[in-house]
Amino acid sequence: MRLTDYFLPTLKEDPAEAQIVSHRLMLRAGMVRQSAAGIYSWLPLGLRVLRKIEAIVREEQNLAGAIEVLMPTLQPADIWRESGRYEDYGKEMLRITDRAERDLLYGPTNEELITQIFRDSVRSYKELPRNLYHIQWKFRDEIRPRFGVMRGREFLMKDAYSFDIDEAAARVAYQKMFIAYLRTFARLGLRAIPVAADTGPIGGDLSHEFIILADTGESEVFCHADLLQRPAPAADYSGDLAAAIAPFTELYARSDEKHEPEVFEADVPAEKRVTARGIEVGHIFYFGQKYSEPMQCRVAGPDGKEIAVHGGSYGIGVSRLVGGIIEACHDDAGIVWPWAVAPFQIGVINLKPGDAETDDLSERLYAALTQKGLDVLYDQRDERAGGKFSDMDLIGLPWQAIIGPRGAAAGEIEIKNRKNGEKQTLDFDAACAMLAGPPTD
RNA sequence: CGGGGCAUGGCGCAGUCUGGUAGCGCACCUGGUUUGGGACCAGGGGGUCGCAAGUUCGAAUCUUGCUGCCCCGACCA
Repeated sequence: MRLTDYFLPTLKEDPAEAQIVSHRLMLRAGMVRQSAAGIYSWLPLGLRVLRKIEAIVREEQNLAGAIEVLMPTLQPADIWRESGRYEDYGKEMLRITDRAERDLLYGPTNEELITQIFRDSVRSYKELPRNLYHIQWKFRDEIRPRFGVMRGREFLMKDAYSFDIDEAAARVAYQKMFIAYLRTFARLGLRAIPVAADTGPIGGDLSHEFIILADTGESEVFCHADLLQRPAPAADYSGDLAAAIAPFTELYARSDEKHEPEVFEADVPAEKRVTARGIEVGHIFYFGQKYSEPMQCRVAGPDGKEIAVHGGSYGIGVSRLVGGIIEACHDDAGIVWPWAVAPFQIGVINLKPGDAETDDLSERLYAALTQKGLDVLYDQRDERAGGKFSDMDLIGLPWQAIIGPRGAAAGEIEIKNRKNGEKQTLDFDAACAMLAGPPTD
């Protein structure tokens, strides 16, 4: 993409309304614009990141055997009356009336809707297990939206819903999602810690929040240091699932609300105790027959008797992750994108548009990299060098390829690693090879 | 929802206390000089001062009401 043909409204100064670093950087980097409190428009650069995260989430869900659907943002109130949550949900639920005075709502979540779909279509235990997910916008009318897209009212979320014949089977569905989540966050370039979460009225050990570490995170996490080193499990969903997740559940890991200092000190040696701040980016839990009972979602079991199915739900805050990744990956100059979610992997900076040799080398590099299927942003604007460097640092592409008249005359390209700032000068072929993959370190 | 703050050109702000023809920096447009980390000179465009009512000869400024946004707290992917 040529920057001269793109839409990238960067800001030199910090907008007054943004306090938290990710919010400031998203506004300055031209990723989003606020429309109302907690409601954002996604500009091209931000949308690219959102889509990349979404794609990784989708791939890992599919690998784990979940099946994608797409439910609407607006739902009829009736099914929420069936589950009893229409009254319970309170003012967080945005309620809407259509022209025929029918009660609708902008969905804050989709348990009722998916349960309705499932119960109307599935009659036998032979069609279980199933896990259906979608990636859709939700709305929760938060009392106080803040932190940009991290605590918005409208947000993009992946939510999956599992259907099983009994608790033992539901546990398997839960473990699959547990693994998928570990893999998803690792691929996004994040360290996510699963912490035991409140299971509410159901009880049991089947609820975890996934927290990514960031200094500006909202919640405090207490965990064993070794948790931070463990690699995500392989995508082997027919193997021993319990064994695959054991490394992540056997060590102490709790958020501040469930933290017990005595247990922490007893279970974790002093040098292994980690206290950090984090952002909740995923939540999985088993809720049993909470919705299937009141909503009559039943299937015939092997003995012919009808059983209300056992359900679980599994959320990932896709739009929140955009902010969360920035919280975890930035420096004083701007964003530092992980390779997997960078809106473009490489920024080519032509320092002297109009100079024949500089133009020629820049164009050739841009064409060669694009040919390889890489996402390249080519800055050939007639701007000062300083402005281009600052913008490129701000938007945080992993590699910068800088081409000026002196280097161009010698056929040389300067490569800058955005993360550690290291620069090296390479010839054309070596530069192409280097830029084709993520920077090391 | 309780407490606090803000609203003046695209962005950041001054002016409000003490009423008198709306200003600064950046950005933008034109011309020129510049050109490896956010240049310089000259000229120029753009604002019913959040909305409404009131006080006054006169309101960005005083009064009342409303709306929007931000921050702190209790709640959430």
